[in-house]
Amino acid sequence: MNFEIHFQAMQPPTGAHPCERCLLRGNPAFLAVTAEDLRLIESFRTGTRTVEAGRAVIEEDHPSPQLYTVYSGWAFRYKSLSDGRRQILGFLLPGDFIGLQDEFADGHTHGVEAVTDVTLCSFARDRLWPLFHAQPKLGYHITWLAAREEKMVDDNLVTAGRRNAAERVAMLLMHLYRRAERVGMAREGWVAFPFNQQHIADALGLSLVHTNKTLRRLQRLGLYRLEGGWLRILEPHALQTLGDYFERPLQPAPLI
Amino acid sequence: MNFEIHFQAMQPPTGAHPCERCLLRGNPAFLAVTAEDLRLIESFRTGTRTVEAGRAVIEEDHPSPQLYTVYSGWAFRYKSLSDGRRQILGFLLPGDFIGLQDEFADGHTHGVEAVTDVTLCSFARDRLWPLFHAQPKLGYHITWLAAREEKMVDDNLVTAGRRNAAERVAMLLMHLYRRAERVGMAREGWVAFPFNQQHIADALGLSLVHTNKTLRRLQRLGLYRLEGGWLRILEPHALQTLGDYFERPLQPAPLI
DNA sequence: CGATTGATTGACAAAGGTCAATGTGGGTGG
DNA sequence: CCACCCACATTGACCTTTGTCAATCAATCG
Repeated sequence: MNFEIHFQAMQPPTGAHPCERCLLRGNPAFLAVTAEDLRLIESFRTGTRTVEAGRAVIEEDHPSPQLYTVYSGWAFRYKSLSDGRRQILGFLLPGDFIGLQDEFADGHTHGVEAVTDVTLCSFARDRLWPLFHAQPKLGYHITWLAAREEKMVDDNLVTAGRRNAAERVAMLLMHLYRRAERVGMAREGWVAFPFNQQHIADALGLSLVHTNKTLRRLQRLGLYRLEGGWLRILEPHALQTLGDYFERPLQPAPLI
Repeated sequence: MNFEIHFQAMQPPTGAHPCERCLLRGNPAFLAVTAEDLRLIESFRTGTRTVEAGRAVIEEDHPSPQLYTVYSGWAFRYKSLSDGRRQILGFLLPGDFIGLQDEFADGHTHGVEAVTDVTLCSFARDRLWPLFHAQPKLGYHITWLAAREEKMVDDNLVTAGRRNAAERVAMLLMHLYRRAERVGMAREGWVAFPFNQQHIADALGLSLVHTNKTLRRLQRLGLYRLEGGWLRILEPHALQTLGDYFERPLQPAPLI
């Protein structure tokens, strides 16, 4: 398969750019904002940052002085136990807002690590309250994002607590495909899938080996294909039913 | 047709009280508010509601037109799979705010069920945005509560995904004790513990039988006592270490 | 070409789930 | 007051799923 043309077309501009030329905002997955709100968001923003694949966006034991919005790339939130066991709490892709929890909780919260190279828009933590004050609608939007994220963690908790291995894998494949598709990362039924099996195992609460065996089984059943880092769902209905996981079409999300 | 909902809606508000005489607000676990904010909260509030132990506060398949703050009693949030498997997402006690997710997410979110008799202060969903607009500080506080709740779900996800049975039980006992203690529900080292083993199993992602065996084991080890619906932690250090779960002293929370 | 990273597999062990029986204490109708 | 019921807790026997260990394979990279 040759997806290079598409892939290039999806490349974000690296480095700083003004919010008025934000490439995400044209995306129908996000709410439109007024020019005034956009100016306010830009004044709240302190810059951009790039993190290489595999590096930490936020260290787990080191709360971040910044909040971020993912502008391009995939990342994940995680927590570790002291003996090294790691649980991925959720995946982050363009439009996701990172770091709210640190603003409020005192102790440790979670780490964030880049899966691919990631571009972020950064915001100063101590300007969050002034932002709420200056424009309550943006505060409302941030609450929206927090509630949506909690809903995703709720779903992941049901997965880890109650689904068996095959159901977990089915659910995750559908979930990741849907989210990528939503922000326009799908090309002719394929989405870039940069995760390795360790990521999947850590997200699902399974061991690496069992994750591998379960993935192979579903693949042999012809439910999906995964080639060269691209994922295609062959039997969405079967995967949804197996995972007992049905997403409604999602409303446009705020983008900060 | 659901008779219950109508019946509940017709209940006279039990224990109605003005916010100025709120018994929770004296509690050091909660932030002090100005008289003006208090008036605003009261104008946002639409009444109170009582739910009997074991009844639904919010039906899982029936999004609520109300938001609530728990005023007294214990409840829990949960989600079910279509074959009946149930996962408890978290426990709710006085001061916890319920229903934010429904405001934003379209589809299903979660159900809420009372463990003990529960008293709630109710708020109209459609007045949430006006509240943000009228007093951004209260909006900021609501975001605080949302972020705190997400942090708790994150912890539960680590538990379900990565801790073994004994670690899960140890963690949950410490967690519930701490939270109850924090809002002043402890009496000489004991807290009321109204949960049965099915609740614990559903919260931890374990089977009922295995939960029982694990509880008995930790009890025989002398780590805790549970008598007549009251819990006492005998070896907090051992339970914390076993569960790899260390809470910092918590800051005062906003109370809406 | 060796080295490294990630995927794959089989053999085996362990944790946890399922089934079924029993215990226990508090209500409740008679 | 007593026999019965019911919800919940407890236990043993057994089974299934998942985890662990270790070897092999495949692709990529200096």
